[in-house]
Amino acid sequence: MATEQTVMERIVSLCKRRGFIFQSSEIYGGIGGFWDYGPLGVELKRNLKDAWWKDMVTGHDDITPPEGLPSAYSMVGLDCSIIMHPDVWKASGHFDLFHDMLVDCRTCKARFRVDQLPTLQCPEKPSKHPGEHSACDLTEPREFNLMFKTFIGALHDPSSEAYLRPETAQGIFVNFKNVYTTARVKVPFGIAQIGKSFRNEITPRNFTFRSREFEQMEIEFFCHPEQSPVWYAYWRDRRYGWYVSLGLSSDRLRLRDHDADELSHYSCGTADVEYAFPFLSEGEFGELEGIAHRSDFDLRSHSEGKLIRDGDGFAVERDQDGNPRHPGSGKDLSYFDEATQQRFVPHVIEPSAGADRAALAFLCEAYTEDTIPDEKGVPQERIVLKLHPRLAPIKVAVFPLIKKDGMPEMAAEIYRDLKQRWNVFYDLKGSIGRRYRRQDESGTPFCVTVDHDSLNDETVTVRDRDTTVQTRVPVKELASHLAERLS
RNA sequence: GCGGGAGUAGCUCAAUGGUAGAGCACUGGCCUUCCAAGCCAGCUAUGCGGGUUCGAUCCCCGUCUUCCGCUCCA
Repeated sequence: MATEQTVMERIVSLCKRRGFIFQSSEIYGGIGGFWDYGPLGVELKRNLKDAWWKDMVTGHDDITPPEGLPSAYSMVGLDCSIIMHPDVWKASGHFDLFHDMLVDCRTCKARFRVDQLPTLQCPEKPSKHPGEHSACDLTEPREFNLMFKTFIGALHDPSSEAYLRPETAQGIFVNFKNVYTTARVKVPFGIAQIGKSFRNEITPRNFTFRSREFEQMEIEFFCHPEQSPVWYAYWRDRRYGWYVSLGLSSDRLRLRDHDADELSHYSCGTADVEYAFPFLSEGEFGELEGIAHRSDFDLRSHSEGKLIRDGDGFAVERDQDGNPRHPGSGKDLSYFDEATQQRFVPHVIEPSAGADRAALAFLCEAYTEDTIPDEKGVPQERIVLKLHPRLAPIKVAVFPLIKKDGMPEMAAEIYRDLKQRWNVFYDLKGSIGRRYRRQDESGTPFCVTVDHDSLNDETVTVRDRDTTVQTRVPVKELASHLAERLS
């Protein structure tokens, strides 16, 4: 029963076939929610992260104010540990939100929090609580924890429990003071971090979109409370523009502001950069990045203790004895502005991106099936990844037209020369057309071919991936020619 | 977590209660002055575990993975 493959299935198949993405532990039957990046995939993802780091951190101009904004700002980086003090996750709110005792009803398929049972209604008999109706068939309470638990030290007892971070952000907040007291930065400034995070997703699904181990690219941007709205708007637009600049320019990308009832417990404003992935239904979008206005929630939580919403602001959550439910560090995380002689707790704008989701979106966007004429002029189908040159795993492929008459030697020399600047691939096997098509599937922007003319006049052809148009270029000018077209 | 479908070669598929086949890909060779060409040769598979059976890839049970829907979702 041959059913037509969906676009997504063809993309997944290409990812496997060409070595972009493999299922983790595949030879043992696979493991749900975990994925490996193959030789091409690792280059793609690395290029993506490098582009982000360069555009956000090392390439950032610390001395020129962005147009229309109150000041210039600094950007610095951080790389913190995946396992942190367990109290970090209590103060941040993750412990409470990610950790529940739940029961399922086998009859009505509903799921309930054990601590809320006395206040909840049975879906089938609203006059009773779940479990009290005769048809109810509840499971035993089960621990439900979205954080990966582990143990510090070889002795496994409750006092040694710790968690793999569910987000990289908290490592930035707890290092806020370290950074601003050592890096000579003044508010406003941002701290960037790229790293792995872990969540025990209930339903890992849709290829790498919802994975249990994933990589985040996060910025925590600290600013004066009164300036936070303009900075929020700035980051929101800038981050959207970043995806556009790398090729997600189609109508499949959008920037969407959250409704008030959609906001997370900490947020007083959030926008998502979303992409219409092929695995979603028509009109649906999946989140690539969230840009959140987190106010002073995080710094205050790590100072005073876990906060809860209190009117328009936040207050420390307290137990029945009046003590903080989850105490913070007790350290003062406020900032003193020398220029204005003002002390305040900075507000935070958080652009939080998923590296794996971005890589997947760029792959989906780049995946193209078109037709090009063969040697007889008959249109032939081909698959081509139209990746932005910055993201392409291989920048240039070098071929001898045929593997004799000195062409391989000349091509190899060109390869060795270009290799010093870019990731360049050399291939002399098979027909030239087949080699072009192979590179099309890998997303290589340019193929350089040494032919018979090359041997006489020291020129080569440069073939464009997207148009298949060939340009004859002197070998002497090849590197600068490619540099210009790759930028 | 629930319900349903699926799992055979790198990919896409076929077949069968009696030991698995194709196309493409891949490797080597010949040939070839530019878009998956031709010829020759070669490599590669029944997710895992158990059961029924003389014999299981096929039937049954379990499990894992995956897809769809629901549920859930910082």
